Amino acid sequence: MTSEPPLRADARRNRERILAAACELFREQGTAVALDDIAQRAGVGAGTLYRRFPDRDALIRQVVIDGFGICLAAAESALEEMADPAGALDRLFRRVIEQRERLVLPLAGGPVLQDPRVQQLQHAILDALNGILAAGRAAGVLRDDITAEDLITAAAMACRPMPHLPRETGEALALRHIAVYLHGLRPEGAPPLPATAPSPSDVGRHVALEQQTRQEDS
Amino acid sequence: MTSEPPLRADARRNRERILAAACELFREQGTAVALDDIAQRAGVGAGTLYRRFPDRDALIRQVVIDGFGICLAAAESALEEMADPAGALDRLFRRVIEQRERLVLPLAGGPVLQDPRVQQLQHAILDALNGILAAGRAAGVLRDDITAEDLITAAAMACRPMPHLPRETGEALALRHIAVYLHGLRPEGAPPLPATAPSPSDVGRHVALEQQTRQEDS
Amino acid sequence: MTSEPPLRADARRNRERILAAACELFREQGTAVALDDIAQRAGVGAGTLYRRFPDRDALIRQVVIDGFGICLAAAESALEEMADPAGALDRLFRRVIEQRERLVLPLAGGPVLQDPRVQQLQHAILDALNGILAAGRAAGVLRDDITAEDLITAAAMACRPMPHLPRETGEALALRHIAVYLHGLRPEGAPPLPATAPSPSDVGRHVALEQQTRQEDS
Amino acid sequence: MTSEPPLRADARRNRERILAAACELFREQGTAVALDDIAQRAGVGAGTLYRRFPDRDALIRQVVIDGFGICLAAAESALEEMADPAGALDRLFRRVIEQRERLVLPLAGGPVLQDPRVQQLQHAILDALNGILAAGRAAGVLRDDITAEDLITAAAMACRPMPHLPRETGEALALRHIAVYLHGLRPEGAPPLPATAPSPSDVGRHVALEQQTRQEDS
DNA sequence: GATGAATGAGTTTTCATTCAT
DNA sequence: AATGAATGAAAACTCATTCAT
Repeated sequence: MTSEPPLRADARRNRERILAAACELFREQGTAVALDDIAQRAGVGAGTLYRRFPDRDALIRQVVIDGFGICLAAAESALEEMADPAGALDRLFRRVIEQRERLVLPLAGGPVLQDPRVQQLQHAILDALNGILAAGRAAGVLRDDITAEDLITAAAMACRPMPHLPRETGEALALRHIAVYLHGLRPEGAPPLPATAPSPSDVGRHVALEQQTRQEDS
Repeated sequence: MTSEPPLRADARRNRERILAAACELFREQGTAVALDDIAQRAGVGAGTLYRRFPDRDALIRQVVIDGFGICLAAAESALEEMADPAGALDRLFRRVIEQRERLVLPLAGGPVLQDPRVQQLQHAILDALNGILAAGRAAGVLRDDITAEDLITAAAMACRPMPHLPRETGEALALRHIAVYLHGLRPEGAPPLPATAPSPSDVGRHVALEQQTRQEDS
Repeated sequence: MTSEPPLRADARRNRERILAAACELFREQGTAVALDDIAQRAGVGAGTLYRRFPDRDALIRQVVIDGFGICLAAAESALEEMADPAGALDRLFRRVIEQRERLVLPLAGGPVLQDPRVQQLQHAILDALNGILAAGRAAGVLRDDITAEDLITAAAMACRPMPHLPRETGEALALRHIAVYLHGLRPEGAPPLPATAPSPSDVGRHVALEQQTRQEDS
Repeated sequence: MTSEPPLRADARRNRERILAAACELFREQGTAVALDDIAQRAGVGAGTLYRRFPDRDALIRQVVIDGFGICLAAAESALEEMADPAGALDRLFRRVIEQRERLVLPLAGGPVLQDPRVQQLQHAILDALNGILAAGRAAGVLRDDITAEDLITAAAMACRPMPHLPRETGEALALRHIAVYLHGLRPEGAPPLPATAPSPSDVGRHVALEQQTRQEDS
């Protein structure tokens, strides 16, 4: 999925372990978590972590990219099943929520945004969402004034970590919230929305990042 | 609103400045932000900050309490207007969202929960929300299977910081999201929710805290 | 001598101690010496050192500036005594060598050069040296083809640390070397120099830095 | 020139590359430079470097020995041409300066001195220099009070790295400095030297090491 | 024999907290 | 009471050295 030179088998395994540990700890404790703790949970030395990811930002960036990849796969998968436009969004959100534990998309500020891979993923996600929205509108099952940015906002909200809740409880709350939200997306009797949709240029490169979940504890 | 001994005028002003600066920075950078930075933004010396708040937890706790106070005021205000059950939730969320910039309710772990003031506020909020829900159900404008915990989840989602978006953009996204969500709360044609409501004991002391917005950046 | 806001008395004292310790250790062990060691020799905590000098370069830069200041004072002092052109250079080198223990002028690369204070000092030194040279030439006691850059080179050579020699031995070697060199500067029977003088633009901002002494041990 | 067991062709090539890279980097950045950087500039893996040189000291020692070898060859070569005592020193310094880029003779502390090869080289160099001095004095072209230690000091000064200057500029400055110095060695009108010559026992095992050039940057 | 990945101790740097001014 | 300087413990980061491939 990356275009880097192939790593030795053990190096690749360590890399994966580091990313998995980082994802967990970022969700549990925020991206300010001690990198040594990540290394320890991954079962590697601190030096190994730094060899793969020269600084905290590089590690965050990769975790974010992986998360965007998961989201894109879910979106494209939903797009392929558009024969059933009414159920497409339901399946999309369900899939994303199912994988929420692998999503750490902190608003990491500038560094993340500079990365062309991130921008490419964001665009691809927006494209897929717009395709889904168009099909839903055409089928008359979606209100017209909802944008891809709204969907991303909803997904971001549903996927943010709730580390102090048991996994099942957090997931139940997210699923229930999204079920209500999706019910609200149906066009019947929809009142006008209270604020104009931010244009893509308003949201610009920002919104996709908002899909991120934010963390931090003390 | 608190019952502390009166402070000298300048001391009070410093205290307010510190809390405002802490709120901003907690939302922008997480509760792990350097306390020196808070002191600097507040325009006071580090020593002054420590005089008012003996440690980080005390500062977080006060910011959280202030946030809960805002939420409770909004909920009680909505409860008083229950003559119009259909509009009560709309007004409630609108008020909370309007004041989202003053809400920093991080899951600060144990310390916050120990504080009787926090628990009292949480209970009061739950009571008000249940009152609103009961009225709405009675008026037939709300689906029956929604709980106070669901509402708290929705509010938490809508109020989390989006520091990389312009203030208006973030607010527009939150308002639009909640508008759809509230529309989805109408009972007509509502499909069953996909997960059973976490019971208060499932959520226990946790959910109220989830009303907090989480933070952290790099 | 600096234009910074006045420091508290204790802070100033610590600052001076840090600079003195840094100078000693830079000369003994090179500018790569552990900053903790500098803090320890200065009798302050590591944090104090970092408060005054945010990174190694800032500390090196200040020590370099102080060294340039010493050199400039010696040069201007010599310039004032130009009534005796024959002895001016002798007194200049003698003064600089006397203070060699306070001179740590490592080639610290870009950072130092960017500093306007450094450049100003370099220019002032060059001006003074050119004045001395002009007077010496006019008096017929100096060969014509020697430049200020040559003098700086000679001073740099004489002042470099020789930490493995007793102080007196190192100073004796430097004094003897410069005495021979100065004898060689007299115009009688001087053979042409074997390489054309680097023009100021060749040497540019570099030569003055060469006045620095280089260090390093293992 | 060494009596080590023969290496495979590629191993020998790697060894040479490592020494050349080490020499360059020691001069540029000091002997504290990261060994990984040396391996990288040599185009070999870290493991290969360690196979050849078990630790940093072993590598430094060999570079130093190679440098002393160059100096000794220059001195013995000058000694052979003593038919022209007046030009002998000129040729000697010119040769050493020509090869200054290959000279890295850091005061590596104890370890170097323990090596019998280093001590042997130092003695041989002193012998040759004393031979040259004796011939020059006998021919009346050299002042009497100059010692071999003085010459070593001069050579050390002229050969120290000036990594921030272009190679030609640094060499020009060194050649010009030594030309003046050598002119200053003529006995005519020489004023007494300002400090007594350090006796060999004062300088002891130290001076020869001072032939080394010192390094370190930030 | 060469490679470069992993390790962990050492160094740098930050920052919560205390305290002299 | 306010300030900001000093401290030192903790976290980030580097790099010499070892070792599996």
